[in-house]
Amino acid sequence: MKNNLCLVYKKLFSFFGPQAWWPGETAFEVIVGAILTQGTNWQNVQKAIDNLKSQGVLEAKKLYALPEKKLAALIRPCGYYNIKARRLRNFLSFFIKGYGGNIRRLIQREEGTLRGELLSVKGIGPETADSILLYALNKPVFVVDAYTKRLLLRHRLIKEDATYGQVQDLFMDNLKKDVRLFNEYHALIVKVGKDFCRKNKPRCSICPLK
DNA sequence: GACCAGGCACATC
DNA sequence: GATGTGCATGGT
Repeated sequence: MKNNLCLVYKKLFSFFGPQAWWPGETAFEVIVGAILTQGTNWQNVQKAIDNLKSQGVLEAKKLYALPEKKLAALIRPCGYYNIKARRLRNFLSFFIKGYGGNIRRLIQREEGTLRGELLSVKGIGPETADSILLYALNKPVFVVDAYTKRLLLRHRLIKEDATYGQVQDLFMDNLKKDVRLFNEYHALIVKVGKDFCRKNKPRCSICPLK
């Protein structure tokens, strides 16, 4: 298994090159993006984030000061905007009340403890929590998403019913726990997923993993 | 017009 | 515990 996962990584990296994830200027922006991208393509999320930037509210306390309706209107382009406004506010409440809205204090928190706290915020599930840990806070946690499962399934490396934790363990038990590696690997999986391995599209003969 | 996108919570069985 | 459904815009 170790060789398989290393081989997949090497092939993806040599084909696509570094992906420079996450697209975002600050850790806080990465966190906001992680929540807004749930079930949505990144282009739409970028429009929503641009709206927040142009209004000068891409900062924890300013964002939390916005009425929920106003926040929802600003993030409208990314879809599910009412639910995401609520989820953002749930996170902001946790972040401001528990950590004073201070990213450095989040980073100082032990990673397993923080993961549990993030998962207790309504609207933050395993993928969003792990994206925050890895891409905003630089913790060595592997992010699993729909593309990851689809890729492993199509290469017969997992079963159909594998859980999030099982897929995550597969990577974390067989790779060096390295932030740079986990960062790049997940980004590469999304890249090959978008370009070659979309839903309802059977395996493609020009896929770099063929 | 159908399908899909870097999920999650909740209801129901 | 598994399975289904609502949430919603915008690109292909």
